[in-house]
Amino acid sequence: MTPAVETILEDLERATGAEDLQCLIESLRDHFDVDHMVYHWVNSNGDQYGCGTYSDAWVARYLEKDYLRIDPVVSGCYQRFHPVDWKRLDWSSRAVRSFQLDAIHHGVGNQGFSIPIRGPNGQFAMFTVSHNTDDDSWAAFIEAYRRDLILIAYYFNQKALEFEPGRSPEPTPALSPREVDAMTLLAIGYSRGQVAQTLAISEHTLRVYIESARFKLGAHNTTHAVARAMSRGLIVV
Amino acid sequence: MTPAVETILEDLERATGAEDLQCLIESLRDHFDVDHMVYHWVNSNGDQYGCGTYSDAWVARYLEKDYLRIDPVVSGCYQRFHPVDWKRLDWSSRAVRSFQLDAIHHGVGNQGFSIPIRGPNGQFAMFTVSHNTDDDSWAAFIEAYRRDLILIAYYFNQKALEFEPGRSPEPTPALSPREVDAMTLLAIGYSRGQVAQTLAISEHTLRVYIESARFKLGAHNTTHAVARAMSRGLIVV
DNA sequence: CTTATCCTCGCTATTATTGGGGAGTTGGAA
DNA sequence: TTCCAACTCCCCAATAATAGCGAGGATAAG
Repeated sequence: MTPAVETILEDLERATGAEDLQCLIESLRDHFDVDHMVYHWVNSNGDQYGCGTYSDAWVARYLEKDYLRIDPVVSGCYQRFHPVDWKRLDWSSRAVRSFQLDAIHHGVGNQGFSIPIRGPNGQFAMFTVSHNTDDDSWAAFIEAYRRDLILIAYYFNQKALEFEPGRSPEPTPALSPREVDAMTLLAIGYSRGQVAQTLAISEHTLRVYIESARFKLGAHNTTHAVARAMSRGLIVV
Repeated sequence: MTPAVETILEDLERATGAEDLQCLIESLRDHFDVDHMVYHWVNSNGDQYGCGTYSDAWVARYLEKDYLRIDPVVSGCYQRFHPVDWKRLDWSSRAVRSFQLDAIHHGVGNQGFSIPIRGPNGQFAMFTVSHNTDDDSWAAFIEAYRRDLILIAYYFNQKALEFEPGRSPEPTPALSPREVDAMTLLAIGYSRGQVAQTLAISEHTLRVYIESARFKLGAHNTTHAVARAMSRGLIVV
């Protein structure tokens, strides 16, 4: 690890507010000499927060067009543990391609590298580096700094979580074992009757679990409750 | 980062099987000169996998007693993003204290440092370093190696995920845009009526999407379809 | 011993979802 | 052009889920 990165991490640890993060990400961009560096945070309610060096116009357009839904970087990171090089994603569909053109038109680099980061309760964020350059230079850059970037992403997310207390530590809705059972079996496709039979309880009892899980998760219906339990990592299917 | 750690990470990247991981974690323990180093992988179905340097007797006892349920290291890591020093956990309850005594009796160190790691689909693992020493030495050790350990934990989990056949590479049936919309809105708690209104289509039409999505996903009902769409990363919620 | 949480079971009534049909339009691909 | 997949709309009857009440026993923590 380069000494400069040590310094950066120490600056990160000293950061005391969201403004510091914005400054830091800008100096990070300058330090690595790339076009853009972005931290982008999403949660299960669809809230987003981000800081970075993309133009305001692009951020506004991204939100306006709801690009989150089709951005292959997002879905790619969401499914993987590894950092992803944008080149290895699927850009073939028409909607995605027009998104890509729009992005480049707004100054996003043709190369990119995004690191998925995950926290408790299904928290999910991405740390992205983007630049305009040829494939070989980019590969060399990633090869050289991959580990630094991973560590920076990790520390960055840690700080971002501290500064956004209203979002991540939602009233931790630890489910009881029976509630977890119920949610899990529903998530794998069992009907109420089958779940009750599997758990060897009456359907009335089962309903109490589903409703209390729904209440704890702040969900409107069973499907919502299962979705939340999944996205918060309370059940694994 | 020490050069030796670079070497370790490169060894990690070259690992091709679970046995390599076991060897590596033993050499890691020797390199850092600590009593124990353990990688522990859990999901809420109760499946576990681990490798490390704890005694077989302790691992067997841990499983037998179902200590996973009361281990404050597990629950502490599960709720946090930061690595946790065991000292900062709550050991006050009766059950936890007897667990702690049992652990120390089986050769687990009095000091410990555990790093939570999370992957897609609620995957959760911990990378733990444990040692027998006084508080000051331990604090100095952690201060010195925290970043190395985080990076090692990250790479270690990456490899462990590769070797774990738990993830079935089922051919993912792409959903149509409208189907994605429907699944997404259902996942965030909308009722059919609300979804139809949001998408500005009739409820009858909506039902066609839901059913075709259900068919494509091989799901038994709507809840199942949403759960599958989520776990396959087809929708981001 | 008190409080709290969990687990278990019951009723009635209303609303939402599902399964079985069928049918017309569009836009892109072969 | 022809074909296909996607998008849109409709009916009817059966089934599943939800909302509102209720209650008792077990287990564990403070």
